[in-house]
Amino acid sequence: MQTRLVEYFLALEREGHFARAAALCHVSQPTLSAGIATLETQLGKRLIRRDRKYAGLTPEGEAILPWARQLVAAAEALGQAAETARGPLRGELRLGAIPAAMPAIGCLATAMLARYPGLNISVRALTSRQIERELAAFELDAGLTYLDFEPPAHALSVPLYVERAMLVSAVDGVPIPAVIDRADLAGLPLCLLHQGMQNRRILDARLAARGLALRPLVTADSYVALLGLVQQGRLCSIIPDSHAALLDGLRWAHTTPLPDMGEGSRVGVIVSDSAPMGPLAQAVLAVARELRLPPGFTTI
Amino acid sequence: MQTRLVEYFLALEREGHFARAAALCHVSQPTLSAGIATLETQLGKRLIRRDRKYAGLTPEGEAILPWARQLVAAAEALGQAAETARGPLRGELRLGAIPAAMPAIGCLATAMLARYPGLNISVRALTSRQIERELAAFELDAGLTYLDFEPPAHALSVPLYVERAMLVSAVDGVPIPAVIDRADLAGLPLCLLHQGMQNRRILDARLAARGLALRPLVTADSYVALLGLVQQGRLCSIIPDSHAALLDGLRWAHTTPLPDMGEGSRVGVIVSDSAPMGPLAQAVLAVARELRLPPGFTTI
DNA sequence: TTCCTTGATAGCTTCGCTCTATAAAGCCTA
DNA sequence: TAGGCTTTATAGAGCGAAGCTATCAAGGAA
Repeated sequence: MQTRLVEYFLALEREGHFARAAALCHVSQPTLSAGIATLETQLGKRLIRRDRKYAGLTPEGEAILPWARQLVAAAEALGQAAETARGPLRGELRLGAIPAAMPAIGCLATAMLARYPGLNISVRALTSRQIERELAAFELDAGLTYLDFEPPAHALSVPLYVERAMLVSAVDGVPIPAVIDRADLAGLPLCLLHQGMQNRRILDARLAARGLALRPLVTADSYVALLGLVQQGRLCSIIPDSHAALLDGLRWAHTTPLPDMGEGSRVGVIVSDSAPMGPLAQAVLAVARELRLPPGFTTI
Repeated sequence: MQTRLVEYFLALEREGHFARAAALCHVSQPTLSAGIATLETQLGKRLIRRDRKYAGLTPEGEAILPWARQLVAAAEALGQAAETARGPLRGELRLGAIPAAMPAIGCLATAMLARYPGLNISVRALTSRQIERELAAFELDAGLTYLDFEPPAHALSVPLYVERAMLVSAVDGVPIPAVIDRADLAGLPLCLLHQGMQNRRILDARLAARGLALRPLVTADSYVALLGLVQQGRLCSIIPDSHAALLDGLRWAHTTPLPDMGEGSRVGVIVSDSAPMGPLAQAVLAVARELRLPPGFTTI
């Protein structure tokens, strides 16, 4: 069983295209084509449906997909372990984070770099579902996401901080009372994340539990967009306090804690809980456990 | 990363001997020697300590051992999955069982064979520790062991039956009252398993919880030896009811339930809980869940 | 039709795994 | 201490597999 051939298979499954998959593997297109054919011969099954072009996996191909991923992940981990056995951690650490946790990724990445200078880090913004899926598919080494809402199975986690919602407005924009009650909240002109996004779902759920429903005038898919809207002065928004911390010292922005919203959502690092644990995952957990977040984050 | 070379490495680690490891892999000794050298070059580390003969692994070798195991296990599972994708299960199912559970292994193995005719089954008697270790090292596909005493981590289990202790004696040997109380028990001439063995530890623990300590006149390391002793008529013994069921219909043997000993010990099938689960492990769990044990076993 | 995209085929080269044969280095025994 | 046995490494040949370039075949779009 050649690891190389399985890598071809996985690349092809990801790309859905022979030539692009070949480029991804740094081989020529005929090489990858032949490699897939060899793999199919060795396993005795057709793995790819093709009628003059790539047309998805066969049922057999789908069936072996998880094991193929595990195989190349194990091979990579073996190489990592050998490198790590003596000397510093090297290679690329692939981090995924939900948008709401992006401000914290700086601390985590910096701490990792400080401790393991040989490391390269790649950060991607993903939904919590994507993080879960990619961790399971070994396409991510660690994730930064909510620990309590729809927690992924087969994962180890280290909590980092509790996220609370903050009301943010422009200083010369919508007037905000110093202390907000729930009635105020319903009357404010709001811009929020789209309804499908997890952070919004959590916010809605918490408010619904208190009999409140928000009617935002604008919805967007990024906090930057929300802040841009708030800066115009006509709207205010609700963002995680981790983001609010980024605004600290800004002249135009003004943040106010929301009225009691319960305990907040725990955010933390998760890694795939497969025995044995890869050196990268171990390192991330170790660093996360000792991480000191800057003020503005509510630690646990 | 060639799976083959890693297999050489694992074989060498198991055998502690180049030539024997080579034979195990069905290659010549120089081939294995060169393979190890290649692997060491590729990983950039010495893995084997050698001073004119095999002298154990280097620290780096120890470090990568778990990942090496995972790699070959994943490769094997990939092949299995491909074979299984269509058509019946083939290959060897490696089962480990504690001695006390041996009578039940017949039902399990038979049921597996009936459902998957292409299967070969290999059964080995192991201690519960060994089962745990070999499951983790992917040298066993499933185990039959106690579920509640020192339960292994990272395992999925299906309970099969509850084991209770039975007093066994020869019909014309030591006279046994129809109903036994604890005082009777202490006065009987007993032969039991050695103190180190888990079944004996469990028995001792249960009795100690009731303020009782047994002083066997003879100890042995197998139930067959105990039964041989009992047959002589001078001693009686305490064995699991699963073994007692084997004696059913025997003329010379007489079994009596022990006085209340609590709930008994759950015995069941365990497999390694690594995602994704191999086809063999899935099959064993599925069969175990539907298994109907013969009378004599106390099902749950 | 003509061109472009997409994957398969052909022919060749190169690399590396495998073998047999043999050497080298300890260890045991006489 | 010499001889023989055990254990691992080395040498050289053979062969298969994986790589490349160049080209072809089959659809789809203009």
